[in-house]
Amino acid sequence: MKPVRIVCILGPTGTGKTRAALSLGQSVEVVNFDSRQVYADFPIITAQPSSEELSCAPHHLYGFLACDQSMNAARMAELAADAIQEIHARGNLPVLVGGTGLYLRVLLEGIAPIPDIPEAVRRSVLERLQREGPQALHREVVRVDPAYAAVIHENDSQRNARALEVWLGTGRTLSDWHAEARPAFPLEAFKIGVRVDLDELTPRLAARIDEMLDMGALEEAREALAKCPDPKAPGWSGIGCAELLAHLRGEISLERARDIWERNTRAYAKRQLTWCRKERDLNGFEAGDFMGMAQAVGAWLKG
RNA sequence: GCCGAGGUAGCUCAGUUGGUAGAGCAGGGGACUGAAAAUCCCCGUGUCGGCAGUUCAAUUCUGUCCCUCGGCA
Repeated sequence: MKPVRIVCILGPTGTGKTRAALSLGQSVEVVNFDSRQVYADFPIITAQPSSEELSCAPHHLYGFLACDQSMNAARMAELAADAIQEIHARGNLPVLVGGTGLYLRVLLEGIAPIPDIPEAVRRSVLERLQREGPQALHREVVRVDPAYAAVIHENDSQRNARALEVWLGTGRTLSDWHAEARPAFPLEAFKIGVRVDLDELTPRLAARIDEMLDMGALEEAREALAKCPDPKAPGWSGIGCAELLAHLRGEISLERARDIWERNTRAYAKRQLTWCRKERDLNGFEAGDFMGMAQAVGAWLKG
């Protein structure tokens, strides 16, 4: 099977990735690989494409998930793979846009076909985590899967819980499963990395938060709260959502919420930059160099 | 003006019964395979408000001055 060609645009939040995708040409269809822009209730706060941008080209996997539903890397990769095949069948160019490095990696390199873990197993592991702490789970992981235990820290509650629930739920270790990772179908990707200096990006991120508030971010959160009052729901854990929720519940002032939102956004952009530095085969472009990106993609498609 | 409470890391504050100090947050670096906008790891010298006194030794005790915040005038 001939590999399907796709373009991926990754980079930190607030660097014009959506606009870059649209500048690549008319036969482009945009596919989201951002873990937060999937939520239907937060189009403003998660910076989903504007209606103007949406009218420029077909967009996929934006704003389709309810606040109380969770997404994960494997599921997102599956959905993206389906979208890519449809777009390819139409003769258009799939352009993947997003900021969640893990989701892109899983799409391109595949993920192990681990079955769903029974709810009872999940719950009991989480209860143990709360009762005994991540270190207790880690000791167990050291016993059953020393190879994986060696690469995660004993304080890492999420990864220790995951390793243990997979072992208890499937009878196989996570290392064992990971060896089976493979992509859904052959892909050939041209990866565009948007380059920015964090110090230059910081004031732009702050300004963007003010824009979001002007566009009605607070009202958006208020409406979401009416639909989904559970503060622990997956959708509320996004940056901006969590801070506005705290304000709406009377825990902090709006000014304070804005401050924390700004800091968290910056810290997130920093983590994204760390991820991008490690990404292989990345073609770096300055933010806003749409012409350079379009030319490079054109040359790649011909070659 | 008087009476209290304070002035310690970029911020909020611990602390030292006298031996020059440490948390959280921020900041920097990193990890990352089914929660990833998540989760986690590493990195802490700062006239301990100024000056003087006591002392082998003061950020710590004493005096004084400056500043901030309350209350009373």
